[in-house]
Amino acid sequence: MPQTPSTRWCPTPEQLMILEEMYRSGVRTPNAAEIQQITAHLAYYGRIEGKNVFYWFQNHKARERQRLRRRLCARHQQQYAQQQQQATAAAPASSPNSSATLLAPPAAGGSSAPCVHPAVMQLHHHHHPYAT
Amino acid sequence: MPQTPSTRWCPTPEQLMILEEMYRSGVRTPNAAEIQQITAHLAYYGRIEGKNVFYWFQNHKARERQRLRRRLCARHQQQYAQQQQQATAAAPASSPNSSATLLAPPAAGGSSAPCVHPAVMQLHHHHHPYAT
DNA sequence: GCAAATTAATGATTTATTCAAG
DNA sequence: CTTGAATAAATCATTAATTTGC
Repeated sequence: MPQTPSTRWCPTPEQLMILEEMYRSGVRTPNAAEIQQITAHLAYYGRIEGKNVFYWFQNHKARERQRLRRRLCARHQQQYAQQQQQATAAAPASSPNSSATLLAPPAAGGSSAPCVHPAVMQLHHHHHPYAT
Repeated sequence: MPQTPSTRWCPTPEQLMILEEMYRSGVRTPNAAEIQQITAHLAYYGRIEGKNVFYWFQNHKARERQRLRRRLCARHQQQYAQQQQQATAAAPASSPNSSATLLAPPAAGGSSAPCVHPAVMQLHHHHHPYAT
């Protein structure tokens, strides 16, 4: 198998970067002329056809929308998010990095909280860096 | 040596195993509640905070994608490294092909094109779409 | 064999995007 | 057009592996 027998277009990193940059710049559904132009430009970096460009934009747009939708769904489900507990006490500070037993999980005391935060906010509570 | 100041979290083997198992099972971006739960579970095996869990998933996901992407990129480069002759003839043969030339002037303007896309027809006809 | 020096992994932060609401 | 919410990418910083000289 010397080379893949022209299965389908494989974007080179440069092509991909340029396409993404264009998308980021607002290009979403280029018309024939624009596609032609883009194709000619990208052809410098490797084999490409107009239909590849067309399909790329179609797919990229669709998939971004799809991703967004799922994200929104998740966000709505997160309405009942809980909050970070601050109780870091009671930690076995003796030898934390020592493994001994594989026991069943205690399954935590469920504490509820209102915020929808994924965790970041509460996480960012600064801890003074190496101020020894 | 008084004690390691433990500037940052060091996952115990059990914690790591559980986290990886969760990741393998599909957990990728747990929300606050899930992070809480996981944290409480893992706290049995050693000191841990919610932010540690959050960061672990973030980093793990990002780095796995990064590794994959690098591999794919390399493969692509390798694939099209040979067929580099059929670029535009007008191009000077100075830089044949290297990853050096990253960004080229995006000729296609970012102007919000009218949302017409008559490109399809002309495009996915086998050949001779427009330019000849 | 062992530490100092160097490199690779990876935890923690910051920055840049995205889309939708207002 | 601005802002809110949420990442994901890029980056910084520290720990673990490893290499190297003795």
